[in-house]
Amino acid sequence: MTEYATTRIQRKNQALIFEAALDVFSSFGFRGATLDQIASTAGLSKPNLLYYYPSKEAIHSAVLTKLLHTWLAPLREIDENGDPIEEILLYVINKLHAARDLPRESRLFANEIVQGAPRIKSILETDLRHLVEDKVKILSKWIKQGRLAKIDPYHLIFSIWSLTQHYADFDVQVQAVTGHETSFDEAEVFLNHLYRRMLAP
Amino acid sequence: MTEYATTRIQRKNQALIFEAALDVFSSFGFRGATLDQIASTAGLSKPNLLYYYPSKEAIHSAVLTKLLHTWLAPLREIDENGDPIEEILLYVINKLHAARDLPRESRLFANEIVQGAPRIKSILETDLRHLVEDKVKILSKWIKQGRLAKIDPYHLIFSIWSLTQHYADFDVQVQAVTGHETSFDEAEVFLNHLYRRMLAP
DNA sequence: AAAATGTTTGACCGTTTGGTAAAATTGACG
DNA sequence: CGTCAATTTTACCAAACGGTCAAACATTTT
Repeated sequence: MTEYATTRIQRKNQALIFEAALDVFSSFGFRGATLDQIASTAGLSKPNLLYYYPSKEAIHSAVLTKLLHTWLAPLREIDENGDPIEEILLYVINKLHAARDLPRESRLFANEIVQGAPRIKSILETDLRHLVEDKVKILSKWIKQGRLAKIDPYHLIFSIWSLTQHYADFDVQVQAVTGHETSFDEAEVFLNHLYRRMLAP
Repeated sequence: MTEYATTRIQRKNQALIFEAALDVFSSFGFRGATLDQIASTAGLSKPNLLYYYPSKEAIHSAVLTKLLHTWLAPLREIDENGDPIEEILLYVINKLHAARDLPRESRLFANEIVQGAPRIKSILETDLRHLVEDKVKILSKWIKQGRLAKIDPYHLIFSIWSLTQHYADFDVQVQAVTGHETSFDEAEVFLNHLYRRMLAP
């Protein structure tokens, strides 16, 4: 740990810790998670955990920052030169698949944001805000060109976030109400209908 | 406390505790909230808190069960004999106003559900499920009559929950991205457009 | 005003929490 | 194989946690 290179053991344990931290933080939030829980999930002792990260905050911060990039990737892919409705629908479906395949990541951010995002607020106000501004410009242009219905582009993006992440963040509720495992195929059909109808000029 | 009647002081303090508990639990979730925090927010000492409620669990449970009824009220109002699209839009707007006026209630449930709803799962599986089943029947009938677009009624209800509560639960994110206070008027215009377009037969 | 009941408090308890220190162990490498 | 660095463990700490108790204080009732 005193040198810059990472050893075989370091890589293995950091991966274990990362997985465990994602598991525990996404299930219980920052304050609800405990180091003992993360340590035992990772199969390590607590002091061993703290050999790799200086504090609970540091683990949480490492997980959040590493995943933020992955989490925002689908939005980056909206292409100015593509067909407006198909580009947006691709984004919707990508986000829905992310909710299905990466529910822990979704809940990690949901937990953080619903409690006021004390640890990532500054990133939301800079990186995320700039990215959204970028995409809003594209959407606005499409609307002005008459290729999309006249809607508020910010709220369009919010709607995609909420409708897709709902299936990850509130999955317990969805399952409790329907009585069976969440059908992402049904959700896809529904969202396809919704956005095609709403976005048509 | 030994008799069934409630005194003036009991009513006052129970109201103080309720407000404080709603504040703290909705901000930090169950495990993140502390009795000291609730007590000091209520302006009481911790032992005094525990004079009125036997435990932290009991306070949380009291707040949740008391608010669940309020929280589900708008859904109950969907009227079989009204106009389908107007009935649904009324529900959407009522939920949006609830997100604006009762964000603590929204976040209280969001916190609970995103962490697996360990304390209200059984209610979701019975009361909420039955209520939704009821309304789904009405929606299905409307669809069969050709008065609504052919969509999955369960996902329609989920969409309303997620789109409206998003403005309460993820308000920090909305504000971080837009750079200003959340405009519920803009949201109302957007949702009005969305649901009219989507629901038209 | 006295008695009985209802309310509040300070002092305390055992457990869990995030985190530390130093010794013991393991691994890398000439 | 020996040495040095990297890793892991044992034992521990102070603070925060949920909760208890008995005494003190208020209020209502008679």
